[in-house]
Amino acid sequence: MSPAVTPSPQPRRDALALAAYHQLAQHGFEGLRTREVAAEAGVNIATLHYYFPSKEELIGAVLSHAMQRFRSTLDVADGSGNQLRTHFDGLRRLLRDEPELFAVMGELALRAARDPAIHDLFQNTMDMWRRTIKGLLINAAKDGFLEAPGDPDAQASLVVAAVMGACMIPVWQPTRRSEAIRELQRSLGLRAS
Amino acid sequence: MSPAVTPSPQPRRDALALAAYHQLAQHGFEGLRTREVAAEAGVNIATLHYYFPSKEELIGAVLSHAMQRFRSTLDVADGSGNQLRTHFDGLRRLLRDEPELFAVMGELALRAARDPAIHDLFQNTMDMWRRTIKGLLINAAKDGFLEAPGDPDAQASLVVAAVMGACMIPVWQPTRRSEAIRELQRSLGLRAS
DNA sequence: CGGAGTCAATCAACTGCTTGATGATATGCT
DNA sequence: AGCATATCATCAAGCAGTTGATTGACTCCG
Repeated sequence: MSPAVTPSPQPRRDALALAAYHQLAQHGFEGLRTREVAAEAGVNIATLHYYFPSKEELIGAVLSHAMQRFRSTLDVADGSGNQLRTHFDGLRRLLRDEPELFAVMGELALRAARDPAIHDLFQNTMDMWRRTIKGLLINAAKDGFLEAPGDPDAQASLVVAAVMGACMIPVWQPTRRSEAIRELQRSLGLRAS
Repeated sequence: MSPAVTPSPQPRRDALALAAYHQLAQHGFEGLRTREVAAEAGVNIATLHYYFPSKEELIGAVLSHAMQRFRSTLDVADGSGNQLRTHFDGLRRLLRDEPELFAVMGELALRAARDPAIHDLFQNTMDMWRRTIKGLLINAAKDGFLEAPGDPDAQASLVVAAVMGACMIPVWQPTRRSEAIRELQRSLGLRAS
């Protein structure tokens, strides 16, 4: 019998990527140090370079991890009920349980301006997300969950912009952040469940 | 006769701050080097430290410059007509003419998570902006520029979140960015002029 | 044996900042 | 005015600490 669904053939490698993920969330790219990553993973700096030949490759692993984390969490749309509301609830839960993810996404988003690889991957994820929301909006309209359906493309773009602005900027007072997202839902005419 | 309205008693100091501003927009905090700043300003590295004892103080000057730039541009609300629409037009112009400003604001916003001084200054600017928008919303409602006035506090929070998400994240396709802001105006029920 | 994994030690380049010197400009004294 | 002294502004050179990456050796295991 296989040991697990995801065998994770290289636990050390994963531990290093996860440590880098934490360090990036805590200190940003500005303060990301390979030594610190190695230390958090409890290994020598040379061991880090054994698994990741360069810092860039380590960052690549963090990028994959973050994007996959974001996608997987938002993909779970159970086919019944008010999916759009479920999606918003999922976002709220993610913001509450994994604030690190948004910190990392913010760092990656900014770095995308200087790193074509990050730019493309990030843009793809964003576009996938936007199209998901568009689909949810269309479904919600069809199922009568929206008071006054509008242009789903434009609405989806607004949702992405607002959620990013609300979740990736760490300067909000918590009250205002919730207020913004609640108002976003209200502006879509989204009924309560 | 005085030489000018703003004598700018230390042009060298200002040139250094401006160079740092450009460098920050281009390379982010991650790639901000005092030597590069000095080089762009055309002076020796020691001269930079003559005006700014530490890198932190240089960053402080950039912070002031950016915040003042943002505030001054958005403060000009001529008393007549649809002020809220004028405000949005001003934002669009700012995004077109000074994309650097939003890059710098993004960097500062992220760093605010680790720097209490930046956090407070940024939060103040954000809150001032939010209150400005709230006022414009109230005025617009009073003057009949809104189709269906809502809670100005919540709406202002949404506007701030959406504009930040649309302007500070450099991964948008230009089309989508415009679409998001247009939809934001539409969702407020803002009439054309 | 021989490869995989790990580490202590180290390297070369970089980075924020300092030092000491130099010319220019201002100020005070006679 | 003439001269000395002090302050300002600037630079070439360099220091100490950091940082990503490398090297060579050691251990474990099939």
